[in-house]
Amino acid sequence: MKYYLGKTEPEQDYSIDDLQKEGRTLWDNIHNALALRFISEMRPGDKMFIYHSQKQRQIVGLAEIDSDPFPNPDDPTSTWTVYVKFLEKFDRPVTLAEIKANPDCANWYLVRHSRLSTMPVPGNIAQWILDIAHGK
DNA sequence: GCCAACGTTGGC
DNA sequence: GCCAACGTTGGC
Repeated sequence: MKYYLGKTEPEQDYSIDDLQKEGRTLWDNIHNALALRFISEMRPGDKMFIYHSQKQRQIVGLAEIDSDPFPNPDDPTSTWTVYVKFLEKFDRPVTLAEIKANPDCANWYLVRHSRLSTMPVPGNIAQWILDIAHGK
């Protein structure tokens, strides 16, 4: 089981609250080639951290990959999509500032390549995020 | 609101 | 196939 992180802009696009309300959504509108490759590697049961970009800049919750990746029939320019389902909204979000302060994250895409919208999360970082989010 | 980073497009 | 121009993203 692998961890990923998906960015969303909560005010003008989609938020963790929308996902909680709907329960399940199509993760689409991704155009970047590298991000699309990561989506194509996702498998059901993998987890996806939900990150709110722009104003909030923090990881706000966790979702689960709920389908195999497939080409989006509604958008021929954006080849890969998956369904994700809501798992939890963190009581204690993990901020970008905290992530940048952790030396283990220095080479992670979120820090090094800030414009990438969908990326893998190394296991040790995923566990560290979950520990903070769960107040450990 | 500004701008750095970076991806994409199109002229040559 | 190079590269300048341009558009987009997202941190600050």
